[in-house]
Amino acid sequence: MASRFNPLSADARWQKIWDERETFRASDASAKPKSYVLEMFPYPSGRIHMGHVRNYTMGDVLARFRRMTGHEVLHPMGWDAFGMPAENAAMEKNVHPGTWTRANIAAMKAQLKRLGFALDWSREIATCEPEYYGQEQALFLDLYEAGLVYRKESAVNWDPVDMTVLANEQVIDGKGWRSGAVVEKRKLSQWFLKITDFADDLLNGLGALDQWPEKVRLMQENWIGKSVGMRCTFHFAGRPGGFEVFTTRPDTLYGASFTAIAADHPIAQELAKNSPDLQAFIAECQQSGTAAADIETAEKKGFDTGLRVQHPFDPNWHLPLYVANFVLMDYGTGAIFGCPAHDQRDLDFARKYGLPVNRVVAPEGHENEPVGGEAYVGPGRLVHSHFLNGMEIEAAKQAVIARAQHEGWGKGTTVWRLRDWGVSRQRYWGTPIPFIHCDDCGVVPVPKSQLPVKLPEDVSFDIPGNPLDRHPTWKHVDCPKCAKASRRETDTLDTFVDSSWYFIRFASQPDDKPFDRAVAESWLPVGQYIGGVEHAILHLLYARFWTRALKKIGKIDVAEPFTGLFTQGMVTHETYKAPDGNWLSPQEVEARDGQIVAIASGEPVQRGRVEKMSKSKKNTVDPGPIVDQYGADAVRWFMLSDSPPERDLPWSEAGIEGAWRFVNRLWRLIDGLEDAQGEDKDLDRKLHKTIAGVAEDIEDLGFNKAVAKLYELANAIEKAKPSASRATAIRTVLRLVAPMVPHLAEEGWARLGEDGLVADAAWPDVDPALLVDDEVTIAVQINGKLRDTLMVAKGTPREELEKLALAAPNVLRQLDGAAPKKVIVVPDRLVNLVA
RNA sequence: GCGGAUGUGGCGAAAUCGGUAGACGCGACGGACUUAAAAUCCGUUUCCCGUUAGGGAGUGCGGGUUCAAGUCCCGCCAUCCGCACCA
Repeated sequence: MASRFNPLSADARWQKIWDERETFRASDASAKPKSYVLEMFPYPSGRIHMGHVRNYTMGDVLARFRRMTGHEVLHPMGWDAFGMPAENAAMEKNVHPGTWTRANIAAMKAQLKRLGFALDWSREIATCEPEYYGQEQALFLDLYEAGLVYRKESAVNWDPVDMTVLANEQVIDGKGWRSGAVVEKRKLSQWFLKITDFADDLLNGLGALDQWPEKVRLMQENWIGKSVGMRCTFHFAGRPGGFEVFTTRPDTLYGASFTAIAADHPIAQELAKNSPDLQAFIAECQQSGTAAADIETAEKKGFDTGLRVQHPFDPNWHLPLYVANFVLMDYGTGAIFGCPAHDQRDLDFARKYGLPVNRVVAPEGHENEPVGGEAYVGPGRLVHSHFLNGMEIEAAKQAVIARAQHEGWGKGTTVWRLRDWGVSRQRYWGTPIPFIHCDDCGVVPVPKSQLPVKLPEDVSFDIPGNPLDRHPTWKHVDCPKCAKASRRETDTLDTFVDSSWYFIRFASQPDDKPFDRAVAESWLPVGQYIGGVEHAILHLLYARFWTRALKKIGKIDVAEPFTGLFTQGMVTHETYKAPDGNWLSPQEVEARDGQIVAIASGEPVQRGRVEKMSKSKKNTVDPGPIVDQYGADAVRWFMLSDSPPERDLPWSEAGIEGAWRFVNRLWRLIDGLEDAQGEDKDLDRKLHKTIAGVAEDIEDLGFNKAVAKLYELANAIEKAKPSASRATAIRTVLRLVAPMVPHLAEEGWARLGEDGLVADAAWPDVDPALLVDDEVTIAVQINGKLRDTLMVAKGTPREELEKLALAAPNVLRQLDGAAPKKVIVVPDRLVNLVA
């Protein structure tokens, strides 16, 4: 009597057994080769979304596969639990951020468990718990002792109505997102991590990350932004003083025709005191937005200060000094020299203000060719440049730097776009920064014996500002050094700090220290890290920095945290827009007479693009009800099917239906298994090719290809007549699909009377002899066009193939008696006749 | 503007080394089973001509190399992503 696969009961049954047996608990002491598979841990927003499901399913397949191939697998899960949404919820719903966060964690954990992920829950971490952030405070103090943490004045976005500091993302068009008040810049003393100490190493390290997407490496490279060049001083003509300039093209110094400083350069500020015109110009510069579109169209504008500066090579050669809108104070020195012939911006500027354009670099034979509308940035030799004439660009750069250093007016230097990492946040829901401010002793670290510095629970969010700052008792403490009444630091750490080392804590989490070095090193680096590309820069760069910082202070010897990185695509869904401009969910529309209409009103609606699921577009699909309807396996299967994992996956009702159908087909195969006699060589080959192919695809994270191969195998088994081969194939298929549809696999494993759990079973062995066919199809082409095919034994000699090809019926007709001019034979592949 | 990725049927996609383009899935169409429907099963499905046999075209566009190009080279176009006046 045929049985049906009931995912509701099967899912629960096997999840319970995995839990009870601690099947996926990773053992530090294991002698097996270790494999660390990690997906980016979620922010506990309250609900799992499809993106999570896809992300964690991919990691899960890999983790389960690695277990089957003999690895001790660490596959942990936790919560990036600090952050602003909890404070927003606190304000809106009058609930404590901790209560809100912990409730969300409980709900999301249940949802993840419902999907049957092979996670080691014994290592679960929530960054908002003192067990975690207390250890983070200890590490922060270690970095402080090592000189990698410092304080400095820095500007923040201040919302004068909400009396709070805003993150850049919370400033919209210069106004606070909540209050709508115009945001002010305020200077606050803040904590910084010296990531720039590692700029060179972070850049160089990218070269070794060959299992990272090229795209991410490039993004990090650009972010770090290394520029090698020269710093040099320009002196004013006819008055004392001057300023420093940074350039990557010291070779073009003889082509200089002006100098320029940023609007907020101290010299500009000074000059503006006596010049209302300059004041107005500076105001104009500051007003023009740095928004993406503006810059594209922004005109180069300058204000001639009237001051003249001496050219470093010739004190009698004077250049004008402008304040210019395209010079940035926070890059280099905030001042440039302009060489219009070889820099497009300088050229635009020079044309506008009638400044000379002097070519100093030229390819062979173009020495006196004037520069037109486009600056020349190509290779060549120096011209019109005195002692530099005839040199290649690189040599000329070195020559200028050497002379500048010799004469004392400049030196070779490297400038980075990367800034030190400001980690202070004037917020409650984050890791308290473990310092105390004493009037006499200054900034004093909290002694490690007093860690963790716990967040006070009794806080309110009904008035604006930082609750830590206005808490009646929390910040009042005695100085650990002199015992005088002092104040606690009330800033908390950027949540990116929390996620910069969590993968180490997963590997080792003793009570008395952040991690045990030997244990952590036995797991690290993470072999495969999977997550969204939105973390390509900050999170990944910060984690790479922390790993280096911890290495520098001798806490761990790991070069890079993540050997392999995979950035998966998003889950997308159709969108629909009503005539009134409102979005409609795909459930609210239907097709009627070849038109898409709103079900409620009958009005025609417009089909929008297939886009990332978002509440605003009303195209989200909640995984919860889908899992309840189809079971975890169908959802997992669908997440892996069709689209390559790095690309977007369009969600569809039909897609999940298809996955569900396949789960049932598999079950029918298992359920209907009859032991029979006899060999089916073709099926044996298909099976072993699939074993090898699926393993390869999973290793490459090519899940869609693995899925396709499993479909092919299932089709072949269904078509095959009963035989011993067929029975073996069905038993083997269970292990092949186990990483993807583990509940069904366990159910089938038990049904077929196999021992233990399929989760503990080994990946099937491949018989290499069965990977090669003994018959092959030969394509017969005439002039490269397919005309016929031949079935021949593998290894049929060339002459034989040629003879067979020439005798093929379609070839005879096409050639019509003529002999081919040339015959190309590729054994076991094709014969091409050139007529 | 700079950098990167992508472009193949109605749709998601395969083709790993230059060698039969479209595997696999979805959808659609036809059929079986059924009083009927669902489920399931069988078949067809790149386009055009043709009842079949077969023929022609075809991997964003235009050139090229080659016996042979989705794949290599040159030049374009479009879409998406990232960065953005970085001296």
